[in-house]
Amino acid sequence: MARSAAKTPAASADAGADTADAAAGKPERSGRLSAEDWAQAALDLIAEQGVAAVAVEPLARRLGVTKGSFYWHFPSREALLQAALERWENVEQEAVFGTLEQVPDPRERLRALFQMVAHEYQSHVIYSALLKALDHPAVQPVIDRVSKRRLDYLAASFRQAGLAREDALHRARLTYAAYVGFLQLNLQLHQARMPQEEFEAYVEHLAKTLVPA
Amino acid sequence: MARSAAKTPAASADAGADTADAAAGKPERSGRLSAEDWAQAALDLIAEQGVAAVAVEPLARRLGVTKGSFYWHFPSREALLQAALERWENVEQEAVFGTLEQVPDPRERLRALFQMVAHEYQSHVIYSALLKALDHPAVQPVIDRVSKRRLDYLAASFRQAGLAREDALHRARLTYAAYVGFLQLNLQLHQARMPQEEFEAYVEHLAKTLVPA
DNA sequence: ACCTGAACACCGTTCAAGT
DNA sequence: ACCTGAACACCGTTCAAGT
Repeated sequence: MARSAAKTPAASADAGADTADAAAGKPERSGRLSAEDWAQAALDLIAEQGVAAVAVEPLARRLGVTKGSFYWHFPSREALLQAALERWENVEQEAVFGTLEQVPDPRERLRALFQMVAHEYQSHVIYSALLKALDHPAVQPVIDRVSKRRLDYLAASFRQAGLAREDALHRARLTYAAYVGFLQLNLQLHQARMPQEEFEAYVEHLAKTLVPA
Repeated sequence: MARSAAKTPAASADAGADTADAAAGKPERSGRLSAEDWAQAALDLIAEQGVAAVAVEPLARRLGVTKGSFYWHFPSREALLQAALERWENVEQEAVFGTLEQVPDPRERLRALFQMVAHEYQSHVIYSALLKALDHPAVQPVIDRVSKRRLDYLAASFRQAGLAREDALHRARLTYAAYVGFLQLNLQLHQARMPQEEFEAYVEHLAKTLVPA
């Protein structure tokens, strides 16, 4: 569900004739396919069924072409995965951190971050799928890069919140590891693992324990 | 490397003639194979190369038989994975928590737990490999069970260390999530991600932040 | 009781040929 | 510029036949 294509750089230059990108849930592309179409289809599959589901033949079936045509766009399944992940990495940037620049007080900002991360389901779907597939060689470097960026942001915030340089870095590591472990253990809401009330209490505990007073 | 077979229930009853289980690194089994041999070989592979590497044909090659013979022992690759993971789950129990019963003071015990987890590389190898493969349907339930057990242990320890029932549960969640995220992000030592000194400081920060004073 | 060998299905990959 | 169709390799699975 939920096509995440929305804010894509869209068409590159020419491209045949895309008569208003359809109306149904499934894109139902009329003309021929571009590499971007394949990458987006792969991303959708990752969100829906995980990285392992990204297979050339099923994807081709889904797109209504033969698998042979895939190899005009990409040299391998691995290359498709990489393109899909790159696509995601580019979009991912603003998703969480962009909205936070508005909150001036660093402690408030950290609390807001906790709340946002806790209650914004959609933005973790792909990241969570990737975490469950670190097995795949294409995934690890992407997660590494994204994690590094977020960790730096967190460390800076803790620094601004008054922690010493070293402590800020450590606290950022702890906080981010807790986030990753949280996704990993499927403690999320919407996964029916925890009642709403207890979940809120947990988030409060996090803020109390991790955000400097 | 590192055959983890050491403390296996060993042979079931009869079994052909195992003339002292060899001396080389690779078991080099002479007679015919049992289901346990396949499961152990699968576990070894998981530790060395991850869950994805557990494939029937390569395993058969490694064991010096044809892949057809595998299906006398297991109905499917999935069943082999499950048997291997069950084997691990049984052995895993004592590994970390057994040694801790000796420390009486709960706060001291928690600190000792942090230190042990931080410096005992071997015991996380399989768990970490499984975390990277939650994609595979056989893996998730095992991780869920093991995690639940450890979480309960942690919660009890925090309770004994003086936290209120609710707080103890939340702190256990936070702590365990941090552990999982830590493995996930490859922050471990031996992975050359952090210099020794910084690593020790991080562990200290964890204890200071998470263990009640 | 355990293994071989041949068979088939499914998916990744290649490539000559089509439009 | 993009796609089809047939081919091959590799791995999962089945099964009749061997020891």
